[in-house]
Amino acid sequence: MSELRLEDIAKRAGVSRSTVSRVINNQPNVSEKARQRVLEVIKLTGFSPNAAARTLVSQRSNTIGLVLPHSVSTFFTDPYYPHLIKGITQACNQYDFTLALFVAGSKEYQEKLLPRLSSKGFLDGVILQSGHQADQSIILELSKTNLPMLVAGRPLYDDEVCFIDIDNIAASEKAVRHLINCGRKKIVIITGPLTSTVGLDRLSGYRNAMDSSSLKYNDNSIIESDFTEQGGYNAMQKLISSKPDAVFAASDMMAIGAIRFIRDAGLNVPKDIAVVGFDDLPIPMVNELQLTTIRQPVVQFGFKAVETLIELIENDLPIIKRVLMDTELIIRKSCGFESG
Amino acid sequence: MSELRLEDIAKRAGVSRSTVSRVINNQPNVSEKARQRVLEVIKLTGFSPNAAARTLVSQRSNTIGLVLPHSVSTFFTDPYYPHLIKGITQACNQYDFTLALFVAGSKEYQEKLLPRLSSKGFLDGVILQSGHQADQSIILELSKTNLPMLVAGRPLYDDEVCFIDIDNIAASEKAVRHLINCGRKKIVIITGPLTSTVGLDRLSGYRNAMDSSSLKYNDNSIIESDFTEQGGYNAMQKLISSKPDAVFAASDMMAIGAIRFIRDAGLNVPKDIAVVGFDDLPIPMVNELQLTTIRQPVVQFGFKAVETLIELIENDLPIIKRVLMDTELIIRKSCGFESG
DNA sequence: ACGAAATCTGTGAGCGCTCTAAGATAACCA
DNA sequence: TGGTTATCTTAGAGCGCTCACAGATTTCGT
Repeated sequence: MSELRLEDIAKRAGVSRSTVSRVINNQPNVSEKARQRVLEVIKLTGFSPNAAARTLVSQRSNTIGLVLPHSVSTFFTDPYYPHLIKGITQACNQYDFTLALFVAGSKEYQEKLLPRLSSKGFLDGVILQSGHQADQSIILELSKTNLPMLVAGRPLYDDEVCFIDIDNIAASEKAVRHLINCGRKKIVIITGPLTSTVGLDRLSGYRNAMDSSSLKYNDNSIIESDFTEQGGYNAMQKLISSKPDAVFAASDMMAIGAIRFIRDAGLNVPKDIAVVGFDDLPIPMVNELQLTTIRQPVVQFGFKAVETLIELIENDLPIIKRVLMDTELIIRKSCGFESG
Repeated sequence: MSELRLEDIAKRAGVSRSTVSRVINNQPNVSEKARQRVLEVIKLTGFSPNAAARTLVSQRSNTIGLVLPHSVSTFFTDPYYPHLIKGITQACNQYDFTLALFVAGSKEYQEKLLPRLSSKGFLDGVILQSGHQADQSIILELSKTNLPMLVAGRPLYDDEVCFIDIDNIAASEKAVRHLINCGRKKIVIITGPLTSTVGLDRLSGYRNAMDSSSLKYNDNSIIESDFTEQGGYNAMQKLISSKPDAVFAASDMMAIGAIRFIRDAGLNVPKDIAVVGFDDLPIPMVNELQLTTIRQPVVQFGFKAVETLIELIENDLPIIKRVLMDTELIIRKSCGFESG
């Protein structure tokens, strides 16, 4: 069907182009009679207006981009991203936006991406998943284009850019404080990469909690790792010498690895060493191990990111927006907490 | 920057609009001098042409859609999809296409999707991930719009639609035949949902292999399951009564579940029961268990899907294309195969 | 040196829509 | 019934680009 234009519908309905346009866009100043006639013809012909023409004249495409820079190499393994996308698509559906997905598989491709992203008349705005120092340049380049942009995750240098993040500092503070409340004193941490704000912030939270309870920790209490299971295992191996009674892992995968090592070492979780993770993504293991963890509202995060970006788009003058989302401590058994 | 139009670049470079257009589109008939001057101005101003205007006049958006219908409820948990998307985005990058992602979170939203997908001037074509009977209607509706469409996965009724799939029948035939070659005789199968072609085809392959070796099987040799680990566990529980010496699970997750049950039952893999799975996605467990399995080329599959769709797009008259991709048997230990 | 062929450049139309401003019609009150 | 307002409709311009075609310039053979 449809090599149809507005003009054709107009002719068939015996009205003019603009009347049809008004009907399609739900605008007033159309008589009920005309509206009905037009709607009928539209239904009959299965007409739907040309998106490019609309975009051209209205300067709005109702499309937003999600950019996963090269630093996000875990896209293909980490269940975080599908959930993020779930939230984003849900919001797009609700607000009648379309999502364009850009996965920068390599550094070179990332270069090629920029003109495409910033070419007018294609995207109304962009969500850039980041929080890694490697993405500094792409953030900068994109800011220069005046394209509304929201960074999902806190950028390392966050002046002038809008971002949405979960409150990682408060979250890990909450996690560590919980261990303290459970009576643990020698608490160590397995951090994520300290080249990313996620890694840094979760460490800050640990420090805050320890400091405010006057608990001691030193360089041997902190091992940097990489969010993987094996990384957690290896980190725990290093941490064990300081004889901790609790470990806070900055991701569930690392917590799982840590638990594996603790057990391999013949110790008991939580009796000898309490464990708290971070994420609470639906990995079967998390449930099986009864892991106490911080629940990230990933889906809601994606949703809120879109809502925030839309605000940015609809505001004519550029504004700086920062959103921090709360997390929830999910208490299971690995922290050794006994209620009552 | 850039409220810039072609016209402005032309003025600054001292040439006309069309010359600039020619330069941008790498067309001939531009003197080297003019070309250099234009390129310089473009670089200087950071100009990039308006995508909507281009699309409007050229009737090409260089954007394709990936539609995940509601039936794909496992999008958020199955590592298959990220890998599929990887292949798709790689191809999009290579061929200078952009990917628009449509995830139908609900049946109702799926309705709302159709006009958006089929509106002219937005998508050049669509890849619909399917193979489930529930998607029959959306496939039909989309075909009607004349939008080039490729189904990724074999549709249940496949007349008139283009599709790309892996050769599931040949693959599972190969898997089962391998078990036969290993000397197994009482081979049972855990299938996927028989409402999908994946489920049906992998069962067909099993039958083919069994029949051609004149091995017996009956209703008790075949249990329908749902591709999940727990589903595999439950299915194996039912199958155990027929005292099989091998089981072919139509997915790795189910194979893992089956192995868990077999061990719970005090039996040994592969000594008592050999196991072959299907997928070979990089799930840590697959390696740990040394699972013999069929490797799906998921990334290449996504890549090839895009290439095929582009062919469809570039062919003026509609053609029917069918692509079947080969798989590879990955022999590890769970099948009890001893070489030499 | 001059015309023909080859190469380059610019003009104008038009892709299909939205939106403004002006014109037509209907509704209303005195 | 006539004039005024409120409601509806339409014509026209223009969003920023591509492409066909005509016009200008260069190249080349003789």
